Amino acid sequence: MFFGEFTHSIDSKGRVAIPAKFRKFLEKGAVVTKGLDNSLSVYPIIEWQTLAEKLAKLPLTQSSSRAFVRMMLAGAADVELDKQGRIVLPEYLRIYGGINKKVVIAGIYNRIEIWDSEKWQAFKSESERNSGEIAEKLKELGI
Amino acid sequence: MFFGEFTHSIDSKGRVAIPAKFRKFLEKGAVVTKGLDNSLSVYPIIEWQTLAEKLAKLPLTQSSSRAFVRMMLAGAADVELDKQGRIVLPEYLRIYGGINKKVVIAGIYNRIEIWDSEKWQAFKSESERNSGEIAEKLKELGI
DNA sequence: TGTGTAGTGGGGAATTGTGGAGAAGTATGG
DNA sequence: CCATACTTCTCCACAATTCCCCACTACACA
Repeated sequence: MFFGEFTHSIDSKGRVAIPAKFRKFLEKGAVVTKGLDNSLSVYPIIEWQTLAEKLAKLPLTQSSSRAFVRMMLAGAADVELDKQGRIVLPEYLRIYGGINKKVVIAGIYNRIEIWDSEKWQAFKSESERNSGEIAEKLKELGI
Repeated sequence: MFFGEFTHSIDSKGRVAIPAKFRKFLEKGAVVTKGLDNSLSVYPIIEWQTLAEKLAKLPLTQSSSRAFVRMMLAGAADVELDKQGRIVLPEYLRIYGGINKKVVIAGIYNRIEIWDSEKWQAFKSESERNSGEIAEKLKELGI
């Protein structure tokens, strides 16, 4: 499964190198879509399928979940690794993520998140300031 | 089972030698991640898996647990012992831990903690000063 | 004093990340 | 239906980092 944090850069064609450790899980195909907090999420095709099924089952009566499903499904694009292990991020996703030159690629268990580097740093320092809360969580989980 | 306290040094490539006593538990693989008080935690891969599963089950909808999961999982790096029994600490973890040249490696039951040597000393004398208080807490816990 | 183990350091090879040039494919306008 | 411009894909090449191996020193134990 995915974990770790990597800083890579996007070239003029919108390509990002996927960390070598992650590649073998994406070889069969992958899907990029809009994630939470203005991040982009990359799922291996298998994970994506089960996720899409779950999304399809959400009650469409609630407008909030309707919006969420739309965001995830309509925002999705399937991507392939090129010979150097890179994927191309479609322009509309780069805009959504506010992505400039530097990006952070983070492994989050069953998905990969792609963040604009500055946004990531901001998010991180924000949550490290709340480390008291975090200690509570650790206790709850018995870690 | 890990216990004891060791002082080692990090070389220019970010490598630290794991105390020989601890190595056999980490041979199958290990994961380093961010711990509390700016320490780093090393878990044997087996321990880590159960931990990661717990994390993966936390609700994504709550922003506080989202941040927590991101910090734990994205902060993690899987490491392997080289032939000399060392692991490489990724740069972002060295920064998080404020790690310079000297580190203290402490065994804490099911995990190993890595501290910057100075921070460790500071933390230790701090808690020794509060040892009375701590003893009180221990009594509450029935120890 | 020899032998083994543990910790430290460094050199060279292989892998990874990055950029760019050319070919193939797609769209647009006449 | 063709020609042109534009985008996308594939391939090649360089630079930097990481990994793997070997060597040295220090200490412990016979």
